[in-house]
Amino acid sequence: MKLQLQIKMNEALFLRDPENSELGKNILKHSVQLIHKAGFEAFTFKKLAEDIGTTEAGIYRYFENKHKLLVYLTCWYWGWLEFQISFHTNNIKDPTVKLKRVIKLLATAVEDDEQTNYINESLLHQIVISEGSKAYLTKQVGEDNNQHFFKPYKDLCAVIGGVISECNHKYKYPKSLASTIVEMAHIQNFFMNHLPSLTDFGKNKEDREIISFLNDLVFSSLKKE
Amino acid sequence: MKLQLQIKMNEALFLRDPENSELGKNILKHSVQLIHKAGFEAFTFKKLAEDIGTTEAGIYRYFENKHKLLVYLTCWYWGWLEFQISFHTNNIKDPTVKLKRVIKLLATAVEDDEQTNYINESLLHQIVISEGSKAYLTKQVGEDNNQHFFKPYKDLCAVIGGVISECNHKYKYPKSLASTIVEMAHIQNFFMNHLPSLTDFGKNKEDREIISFLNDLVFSSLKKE
DNA sequence: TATTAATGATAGTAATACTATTATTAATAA
DNA sequence: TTATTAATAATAGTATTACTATCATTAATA
Repeated sequence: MKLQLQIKMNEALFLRDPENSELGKNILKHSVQLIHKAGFEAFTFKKLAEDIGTTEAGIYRYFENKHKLLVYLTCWYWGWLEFQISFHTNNIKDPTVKLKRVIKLLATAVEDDEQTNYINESLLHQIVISEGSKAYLTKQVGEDNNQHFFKPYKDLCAVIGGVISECNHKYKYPKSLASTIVEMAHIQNFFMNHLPSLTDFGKNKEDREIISFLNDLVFSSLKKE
Repeated sequence: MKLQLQIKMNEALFLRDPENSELGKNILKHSVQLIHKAGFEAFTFKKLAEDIGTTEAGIYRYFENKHKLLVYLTCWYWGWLEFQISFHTNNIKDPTVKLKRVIKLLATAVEDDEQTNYINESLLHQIVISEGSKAYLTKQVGEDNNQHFFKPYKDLCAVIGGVISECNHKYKYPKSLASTIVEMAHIQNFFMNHLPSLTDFGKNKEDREIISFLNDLVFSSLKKE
């Protein structure tokens, strides 16, 4: 039996559900490839259409504009990651062990998950590192937030914040620490690869070192005296 | 006597030095206002030219494109901030006191500094929060970095990393902790104002709380056992 | 067989991101 | 003083981007 993981997406993000048609799945698949290759600024619906072998208008029937497509992809990623986390931390009682596992999942390069053949999770992970924050660093952040575009990200942070509180009920900043871990797992990765002097990992460029840093950061804060 | 603070800028960032002419200073002044108002995506040289009362071609004589202008402004900001830090921590011996002061300067809303009349530091600070990371989150990071476009940012982080090491010589991640503080001072501010559920500061929206969080984070990590 | 839904093909528009040319003005040097 | 240069203004033009609209074709379904 082949399980197919379906992530329920916010319907305001698309005009036509891309997961319900071949063209839609192709849009997702090729947009991940093209954004990864060209970067979000140089990415256009025209190039995407050429890649797929359809027309620009064809893409516009699915997504209003490239911003919504980016938000869609990041949402998909955060939803997928929350599932990964709940799956891999299932049955772990000790919140400390759990939190360590979460940090590892956040900061480790993702392998392509064969379960969803139309999205390459490894490429998407790299896109979220380089382009993910552009989904909310806009003037429309308020409106987008009103439409719940960032719910998957918030949900993930809320879960992590919960584990943090379990580790230390008296810790005062569980939510901020959660978003700090998530953001820093990505930013330190980006810096390590592109601006290494901003990190202590420039020599080896190992995810493992980012994990150590984050563990140190988090568990120093949560240590009870 | 009126002191004029001049920040030495990387000459590869501009075609003609904007600080050497009225038009150039107007470009800086109005671009800060316009980017703040419209956001970087909607900001164009045409609108900027209209704002100033010059032509598009006039702007292009100073800056190759809006990306370089953004990099210019962020560099200016980091240079200015490094000066603020060196000024306000001058003569402080105790590295712990120094680091606290640095965190405060990073996370506190900036007042417009009358010394430079053509750049509104308060607006620029907000631009750096919302748009600053777009200066390096691009496909051209590598080339831009080769041209030393991020030197002011790196210099600032190096200074902070130095203070961190002074606090605890055995701490293993001074550079990453430094970039974490700088990034988080901004990101937590953005989240507090636009996606408050990602922080613990949503109720009061006070810079003071971000400072407390960062102090807790940093000094837990640097505590020697 | 008729109807509808999705796609393909083509065209068109307004705005963006530039480049080029020529005229005008202001500053400076011969 | 005039001649020269440098900066700016005015105008035009191009390729690309970010869309919208229309109509024909095909596939699925009633």
